[in-house]
Amino acid sequence: MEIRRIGPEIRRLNNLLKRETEKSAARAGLDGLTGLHGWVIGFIARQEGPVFQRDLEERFSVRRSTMSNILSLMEKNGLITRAPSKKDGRAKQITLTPRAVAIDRFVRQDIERLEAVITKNISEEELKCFFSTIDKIKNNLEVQDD
Amino acid sequence: MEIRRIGPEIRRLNNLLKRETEKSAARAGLDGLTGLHGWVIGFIARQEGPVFQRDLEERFSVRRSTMSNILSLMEKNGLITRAPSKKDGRAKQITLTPRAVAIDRFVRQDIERLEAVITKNISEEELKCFFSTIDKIKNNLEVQDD
DNA sequence: ACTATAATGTTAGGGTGCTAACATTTTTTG
DNA sequence: CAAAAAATGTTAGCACCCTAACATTATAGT
Repeated sequence: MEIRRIGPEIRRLNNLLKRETEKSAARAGLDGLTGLHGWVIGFIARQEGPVFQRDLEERFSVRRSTMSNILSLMEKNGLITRAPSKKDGRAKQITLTPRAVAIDRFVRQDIERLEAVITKNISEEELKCFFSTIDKIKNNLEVQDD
Repeated sequence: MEIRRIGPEIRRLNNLLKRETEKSAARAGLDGLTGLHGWVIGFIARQEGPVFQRDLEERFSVRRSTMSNILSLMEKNGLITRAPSKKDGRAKQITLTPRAVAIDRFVRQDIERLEAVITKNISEEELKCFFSTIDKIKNNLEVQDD
């Protein structure tokens, strides 16, 4: 029997999810929001206080430069604004534009729809195991970092 | 309790794995082989007959254009050669260079090392469940395609 | 045989993700 | 307080991955 490896399996799954996410977003008429945009909007919308870029990096496990680029694109597309914090001149506060607030509802629906497709015929038990394993892998990678 | 979603979880995990893979490859003195290169070499090395690009697309779940680009890079780096098949003028047979064959052993070691780190403290049972869930997700995504 | 369709591969264009190097501001430390 | 260190964000450069459009060769349908 073939031995399966975590690395390439996750990579492949990520590729498949990426394709499907884009198709799904297109079907929902949200062509511009193919990447992390929808998730970023949802996160900011459900946050109490002000949101800074560093919060988003942490949340989505990307590097500073990556989030900087993504937010630049979202800003260009009129989804967010960036303003320097008065308390800390380094930090930039991210705010949703009215346009982003308006489409948040549709984005959420689209996300729910795709998640329902993904998890079809997968039991609570299995999902629990799945996430638990993911957590262990993450932990193993962090420990690896010395 | 926070509801966890498959999409972003896989995305995050993929990001973390990508970082660690690159660091791992660098530690092993394989700086050029950060992406799929090591896996492609391993796959070709363990194949009986001739290998064509389409086999690699299938294997690694990437599109034609992606594999085409990756192989172009590998060719430029002296890891593979591409020659048109005599039986089918469209298909190009991929062959490892002596250099690639020589480093295959080290690549395998590096892969095994990282996989061992990743799966630490994860039981056979859990891994089985993990892969089974991945298979179900893949299946759900395929069915979705009509 | 001849046309239509399918299969294989490439290129162009764009988003995502990384590291590394940089700038700016804040905090820590001596 | 002044210098060193840390935190926040940007930019450049590169790899990966996608879709769309293209070229070429093979196969099917008539």
